[in-house]
Order: sequence, then structure tokens, then C-alpha cells
Amino acid sequence: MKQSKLFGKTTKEIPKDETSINAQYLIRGGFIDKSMAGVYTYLPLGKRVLSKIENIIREEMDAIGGQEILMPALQKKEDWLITGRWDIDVMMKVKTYFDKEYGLGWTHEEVVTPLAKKYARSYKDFPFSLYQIQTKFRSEKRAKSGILRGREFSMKDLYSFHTNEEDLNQFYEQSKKAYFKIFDRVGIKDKTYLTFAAGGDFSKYSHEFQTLTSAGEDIIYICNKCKIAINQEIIADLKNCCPECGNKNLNKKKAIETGNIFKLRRRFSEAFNFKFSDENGKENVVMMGCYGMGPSRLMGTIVELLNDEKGIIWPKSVAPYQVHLVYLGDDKVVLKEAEKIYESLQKEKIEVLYDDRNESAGVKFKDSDLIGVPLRIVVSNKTLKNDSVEIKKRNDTGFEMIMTSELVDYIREYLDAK
RNA sequence: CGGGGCGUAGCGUAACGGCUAACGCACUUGGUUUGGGACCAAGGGACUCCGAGUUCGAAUCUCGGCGCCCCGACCA
Repeated sequence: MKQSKLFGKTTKEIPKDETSINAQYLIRGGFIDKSMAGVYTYLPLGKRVLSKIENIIREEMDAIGGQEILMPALQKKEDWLITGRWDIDVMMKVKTYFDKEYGLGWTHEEVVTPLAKKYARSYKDFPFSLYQIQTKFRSEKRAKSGILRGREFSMKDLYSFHTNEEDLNQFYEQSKKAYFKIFDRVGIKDKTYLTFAAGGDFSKYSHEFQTLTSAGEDIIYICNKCKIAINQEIIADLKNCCPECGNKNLNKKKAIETGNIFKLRRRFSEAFNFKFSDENGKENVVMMGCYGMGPSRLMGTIVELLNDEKGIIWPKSVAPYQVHLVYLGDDKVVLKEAEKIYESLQKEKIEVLYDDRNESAGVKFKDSDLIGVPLRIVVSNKTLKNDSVEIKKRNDTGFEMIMTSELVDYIREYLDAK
């Protein structure tokens, strides 16, 4: 992508009504644009990051047998009345000209349960799991912290269906592992803790995945022994969650909830009378679990964690581009060489953002630091004297000179490295 | 939803109740620059959030509304 044609602009000034790091850097870098409180547009750069995060999640959900579907955001009022959740305050409602009401989905049990019931009646159909990545709507009383808590946001929600509790438990454990794989791949695993949290009216506890950051809204207590955390909301139940952790081993921290998994058990299958026939032709109620994770919140969390005073430091896995090719000077020969490199990298299917703008070196470097692409390649008459380019890693201060002819191999090696 | 703060050009800010609402960034045109946010010159862009009121006169004061941010509450 030629930066001169890229829609969106970097800015020097911080929007005065945004104080969170993620919002400031993402807006300044031209990743997102605020539409209203808690509602953002993802600009080309931001959309690329979001898509990459979504694809990582997609791959890991597929790996545990999840099948991707897409359910409606516009939902039937009747099904919400069945579960008694129509009048919950986070529910956004829309009304037509003729006063017909619909709900905007903030979760999808009310859609997925009737759906699953329609197609799965025999024990032979189980277990299975369905997921989607979709826009959710929640009427947050107070949207805050950029894309960490919005009223409209991207969410992956997976629902699993089982004939018995052991099978649910087994899948539940599998999903924990899948979640940590995702956190690992997007570069925030070492700050993310499995956390005991309140379970609601259908199971005593749920598990959250809490990522340590000062921008977080939750207080968790991390057990120094077992590396498991407990949400402040249920800290009184400490002994049940983690018997071996005494009070003195706990470390109090602020964190953001980056995932949440629930054993729904029979809460929704009972409400919708979702039963299956077992081997003996006897009917039993289906067991369910749900597993949520927000790609947009994950994106904000990554920015909160991985940045310096100059801008964002994207992990390779989710960076909008892999390489930022920067050309300096106004020399026609240099420009031509830069174009050549740009084309050769594109031919090699390397994702490259090419700063072809007629800006001063300072502007280009500042923008490059802000956008935070992992590898920066500088082409100037200085580097070309030696038939080489300069390569700098965003997360490193030094740089090295590489022969132009060896550039593709260098990049490949860097990208393939863990 | 309670408390606090703020609404002036795309963004950041300035302007005692008193001339045509000023400046920086960004934008347009021309020229000079080109390894860490360059310079010169000439431009364009504002119903000062909306509505009422006070006043000879309102961006400025008063009231109401709307919006935005922060703290708290809330977040199966």
C-alpha cells in the first residue's frame, strides 16, 4: 500500500476528549475514528489489525472443532421474553415506524439455542460447537477507555452443546487452552491470567481471562503460587477457588477482562426446551457452554501493553503491515529504486506499507514509529551507495544494513522466527 | 444513573460584555529544502453545540437542552 494513497492521516495533536493510551495512539495513528461515545470506525489500518486478530481467533476456534456461523444482530423480542432477559439494562432496543420492537444482540444464547434445537435432536448429533465473530451492541451506562469498553464492538462468541456434564467439562478445559494460544499469538499471554469470577445464576463460578494493565477496570488477586487469579467480586470465596493460596500469597492488580467462559449448563436449553434422544430413546436436556472474546477489546489491550513514548509496537502477528518501506530524499534515482523494492516485496506477498510521500525524514520517521509496523526499511541515497537498505526493528533501538539483493530473505527469516 | 469538568475552522488552542472572532497544525498554489515533526510567499476554510433570555451590544452573563471526557455506581 502506498502511504500517499492510504485513507486516514496521522496527527500530532491528541484529541482532548480521549485520555486512554489505546484511543490516543489509535486515533493519532489513523487506525480508528470516533463517531460517538463508545462507537468507532475502523479505518484501513485499524481494520487490517482487527481482521488479523479475528483470524487468529478463528483459527483457534476451528482447531477445537468450532464451526463458524453468522447469526443476526437484529433479534426477536419473543425469545428474549422466554429467558426473561428482554428488560436487562444493557439491551438496546429498536422500534419500527409501526411500533414493532426488536432487540440488538449483546449476546446470542436466545438465537443459538433455538437454532441448535432445530437441527440437533439425537445424541449422534452431539457434541458440537458453533461460533461467530460479529458486532455486538451493549447499552453501557458509561463507555470508556477508547475501544476497551464500547457500545458497539466486535465479539467472538462460541456456544458448545453436550449430552452430559463431563463432556461439557472436557470441552471447557479445551477452550481454556485455545484461549491461551490466542493470547500467546497476539503477544499478551505473559500478562494474562486465568481468573475465577462470579458465575451468575446457573453456575457458581465462571472463568475470565484478565490481562494486566493500568487501563483495566477490574481488580484481581493473583496467587503467586499457582498463577491463577481471583476477581475481587468473589474474593470472599477464595478458599473454594484456590485452597492452596493463602491470603499472603496474593498480589492485587488492575486488569482488563479479555475473555470469559461460562458453563451455562441447562440455563438456556431448559428455557427453550432443548432436548435430545439418548441411546435408549429417552429424552434429556442438553448441556451448554459459552465462550466470549472481543477482538476489538483485544486490539485496545495490545496497544495498552505494547507501546513506547513514540507509538505502538505491534506484534508481527497482528501488525497492519509487516514492513514499512520508507524512502528519503527527493532523488529520482532513489525513488525509482524504492519503487523497485516495493514491487519486489509485493511480488513476494510481503505486506508492505510504502511511504512514498514527499515529506521530510523527520515526519516519516515519527509516523513510522507511531504506526508501529515491526520492520522498517529505509531507502536513501546514503544506503544505495552500498546497494543496501537500512533495517530497523520497531521493538529494538539499533539498525542494520542489508544488501538489497538479500532483503527478501532477511524479511522472510524475520517473519518466520517466533 | 450520581458527582466534577469541557463544548470556538478537520485537530489543538486564544479572545476584558465592545472594531471584520485570532494563532499553531492540517489543507490549496508557487518556490526553496530533504536522515528525526523544515522554510518563504500567497490563499481557502467558523451561523463560536442548539434554543431562549439579559443588554445599545453576547463566543463571553443567565436559564434550558444536547454532546464529550473523567471519578463513582453498574457491567448474567
